[in-house]
Amino acid sequence: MSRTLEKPDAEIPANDDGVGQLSQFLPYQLSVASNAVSALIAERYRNRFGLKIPEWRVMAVLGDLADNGAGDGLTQRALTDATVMDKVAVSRACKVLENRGLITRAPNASDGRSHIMVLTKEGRDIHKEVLPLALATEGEILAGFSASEQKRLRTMLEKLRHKVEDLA
Amino acid sequence: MSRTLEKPDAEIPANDDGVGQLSQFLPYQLSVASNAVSALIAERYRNRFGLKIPEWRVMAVLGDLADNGAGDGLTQRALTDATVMDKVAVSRACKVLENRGLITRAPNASDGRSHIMVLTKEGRDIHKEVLPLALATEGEILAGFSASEQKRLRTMLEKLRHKVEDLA
DNA sequence: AGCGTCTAGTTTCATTAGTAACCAGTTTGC
DNA sequence: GCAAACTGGTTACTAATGAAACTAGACGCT
Repeated sequence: MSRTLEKPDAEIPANDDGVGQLSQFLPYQLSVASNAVSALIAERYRNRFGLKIPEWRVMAVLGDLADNGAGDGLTQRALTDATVMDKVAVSRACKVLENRGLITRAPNASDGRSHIMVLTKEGRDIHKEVLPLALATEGEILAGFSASEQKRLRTMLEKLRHKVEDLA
Repeated sequence: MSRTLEKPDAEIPANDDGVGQLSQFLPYQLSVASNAVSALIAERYRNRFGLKIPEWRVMAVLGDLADNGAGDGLTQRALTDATVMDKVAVSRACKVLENRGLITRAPNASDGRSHIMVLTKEGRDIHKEVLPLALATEGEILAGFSASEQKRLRTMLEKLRHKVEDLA
């Protein structure tokens, strides 16, 4: 009954050495790496702040905006672009954040359909806490990589993404 | 409050489509790239073979095994390791594949609880068709990368994955 | 003005993924 | 030999994702 949270310490699977085709298949490698990273990060956000990734993304964009003094807030439409999530995900994330009092919806003078999402004081405070955690985690993850490798990795991922979007 | 400028906004990132530093956050970049690739590939498998990614992964592992004459088949347990999916996903994928006649379950002499999954003739035939499609797609995706860049990318993803697994 | 089209956002519904409970067979220790 | 603990696999339940229908406001056209 009281089985603890620790995973059954599975043996390292044989394919870890890159034996087999699948383990050298890029989409697979990408997916596995991405899932692992997402799981780690999702767990940390959830434990410490009760935030899920979509919510964190919205806050990250709005918080960054505030930090840069670059404006007041964004519509959900703008957030879907900035976060690469679909509008339903953004809608849900905003609803949660609003209920928690981390953002408010100000009326949009220039378009009656939409509202402007703005971080509240509390939202900005939380953001100030989450951001360092996020960056620290990123740092841990990238610990073994030199600055130039990191740069290369980011560049490659960007390139990949655009390439694929062209193909689709 | 239009602009509470505290910093010279010389370095507002103005990324491709996002505002701010989220787009330079590695977990985000990884997730976006991975999602894009998965979506493309999932669509192709589905259109041409009616296979979903979990099913394809199982077939890929079994097909590779057959190609290498490295044995007859694997238990679901072994497949969960080889595919990095959980056992429920493997169970479901195997059920579908069995219903489609692409694999059979042979009894496992050495353990009465499990069976050995083996590709049928038809399964091997399909595999022979899917594999080239998979590799071709991978090729398209990686078109802009030199061989050494590709290698580096793969190595980095592997390294990332292991790093994260250590942290978790 | 009025009508058709388009877009922002929400809600509803179908899939999918993941967790927890469970069954059957195996291993361990007494 | 047999009970307890464990493992492979399935089933049942629940949360997360995505597509499609829908509402309300905006835009364009005559």
